[in-house]
Amino acid sequence: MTEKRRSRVTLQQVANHAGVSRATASLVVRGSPHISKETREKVLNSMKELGYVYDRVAANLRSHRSSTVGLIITEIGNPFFSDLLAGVHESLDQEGYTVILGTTFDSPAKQDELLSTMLEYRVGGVIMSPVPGCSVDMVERLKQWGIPVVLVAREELPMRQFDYVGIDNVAGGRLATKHLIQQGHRRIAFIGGFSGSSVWRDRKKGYCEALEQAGIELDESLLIQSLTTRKGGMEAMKRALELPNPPTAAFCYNDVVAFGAMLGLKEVGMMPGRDIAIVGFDNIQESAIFHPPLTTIAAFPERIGVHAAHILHKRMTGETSEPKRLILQPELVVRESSSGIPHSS
Amino acid sequence: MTEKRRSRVTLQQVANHAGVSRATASLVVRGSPHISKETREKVLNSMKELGYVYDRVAANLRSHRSSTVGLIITEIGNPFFSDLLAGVHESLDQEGYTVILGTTFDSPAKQDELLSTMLEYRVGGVIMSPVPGCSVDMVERLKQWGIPVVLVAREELPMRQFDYVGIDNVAGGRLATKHLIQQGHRRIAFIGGFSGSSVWRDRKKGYCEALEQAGIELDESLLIQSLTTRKGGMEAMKRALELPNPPTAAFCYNDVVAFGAMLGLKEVGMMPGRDIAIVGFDNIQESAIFHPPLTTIAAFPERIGVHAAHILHKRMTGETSEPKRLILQPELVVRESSSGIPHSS
DNA sequence: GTGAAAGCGCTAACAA
DNA sequence: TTGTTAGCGCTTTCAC
Repeated sequence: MTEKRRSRVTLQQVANHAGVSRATASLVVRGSPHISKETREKVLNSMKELGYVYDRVAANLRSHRSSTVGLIITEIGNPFFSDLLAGVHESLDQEGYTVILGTTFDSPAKQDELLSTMLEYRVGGVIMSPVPGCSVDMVERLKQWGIPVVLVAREELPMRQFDYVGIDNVAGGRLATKHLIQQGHRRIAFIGGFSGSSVWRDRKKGYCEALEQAGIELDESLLIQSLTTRKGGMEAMKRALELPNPPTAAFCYNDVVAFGAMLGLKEVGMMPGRDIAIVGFDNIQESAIFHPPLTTIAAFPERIGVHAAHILHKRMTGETSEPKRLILQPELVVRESSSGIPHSS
Repeated sequence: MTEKRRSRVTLQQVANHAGVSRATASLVVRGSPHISKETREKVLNSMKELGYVYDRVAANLRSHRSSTVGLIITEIGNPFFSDLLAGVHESLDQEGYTVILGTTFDSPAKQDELLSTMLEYRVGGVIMSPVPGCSVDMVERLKQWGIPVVLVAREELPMRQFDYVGIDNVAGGRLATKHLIQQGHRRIAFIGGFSGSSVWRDRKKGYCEALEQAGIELDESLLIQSLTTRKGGMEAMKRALELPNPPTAAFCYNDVVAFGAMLGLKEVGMMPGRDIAIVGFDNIQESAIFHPPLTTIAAFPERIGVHAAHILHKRMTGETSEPKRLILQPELVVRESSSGIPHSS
């Protein structure tokens, strides 16, 4: 898959140059305290002179350690995940880890393949956002090998045995729906996403709870699934409008879907926030600058990433407590897209 | 930096189990054609039974090859780079490479550190967006080691010795400025960015050329630098408005800056596209859904990433031609933010 | 504090 | 087609 490269300066050469043994040179490289100043300096000098570069691969092989971490996300396109990535990456980087990246594009097969690759590369740990419908086998396998796995953002399968960092999607769904109810809406659609995912089910649960609390009966026809893309959101919204008794408000699966939904409304000459109220989920950066600015549920992807990185770091340095579950509380961010007063219907 | 892991099934064990030598087992793993069907199957079976996982690290160490590629970008936050990342990642993934990610946050020191790390990890190649003001030393070092480097998106230093994939920033600047001139503007600011970067200088060059062609004299006070963030763009725009003779149009360093500029305008009650015309650069996804939709120069980050990945792959598989320069042509995307008619001034 | 020897898991070169 | 031998560059014992 590649090409040969030129000769590497080895620790042996450094040792020869400095007139010590390879073992001693190795201790110097790793900053061992049991080395006299003189030898240390001799070796350090030789390293510089020869242009020595530490071979972490060889070291990892021999020592059975790894400073590599695998990060597996489902899609880079969604800002939620690029923010998550940023959080993980930066924290891990600070701790001295190196990150190997993988993207599943929501394919279970691809996820297994990536986990395999991670194993082959001897990663010391994995942070992963699991694909809906994936099997737990591969993940368990990593665990059996003693490779800690921290799950983020999605809870698929019976995964209580793993560390998990995510957002409270039920609470988020409740928050969003309650807000719309308080604005006077009673016909509220839940738009976009796919019922096969745990995230969808949780947000829907919150949606249902809020309706029930307000004494509004659930109308199944207002549950409109779609791809979690802008296009998917647009189509879903159009289907909602074609209903015999269309909604006056919509809680969207996430911000990307909400953008699509709002674009769909504009296309048919309706104004989100005036003709129909919209609430999203995630609070990605774009939601503040969309027109109208999107009311949404903040899900703090970057924070999730940072927490996951910390937990993984602890696991990799020997912490063996029970699996942790860290559920961040979402927050309602009110902007203009939800300010519409419901039409009588 | 990590923890020990459990025992790995080795090729030796597989070989024992199958009753062949380690070398034979190795050939089977790598799909050599010089192996009889029976032995292949025996070995394959043993692998499955024992749960064998290929150790790519050990293999790379021994074979002096590497299927790992380093990807170094400057900031993940900017959608331009996350799109670039997506392009690189997907292409490389398809070719069977694994990607190690690094982010420099525009710090030359961090860049050198990352390049060192890449060396330590024995990457087979590197794709990198160089930091303005970085030194060429480390990069040359990689090259001396026989590790191919493909530069993307930015041309810092005398880097003609490396492969490069980017956009024609001069043409882009010209395109943007010409468009504004055609709309009737004569006082056009160039807003945001930092004159230390090659990208800024090139876009400014295009801007100047277009002005000159139209017989408009360059007014240095209309060159307003800033951080390449939304906030930076906002502040730069405000400074522009405070000028004794403010501009009627602005060509912004990139889309993110343009968003900031437009937000700044809105804050003082002006409407971008009506009171003042705005053109951005990059055509990131958000530019289509901003309000008003942003006129911009498409820079095709994902395509840049795909091309860079292809070139690197060729280099890694032995192509030794002269350094390639692939300069994509930008395209003007006209939307509503540039439709304003210039005020008399 | 430092050195000698063994070996991580694999592939390369050769021999059979 | 398959086995033998050597060794990638490093860390790990365990001597001294």
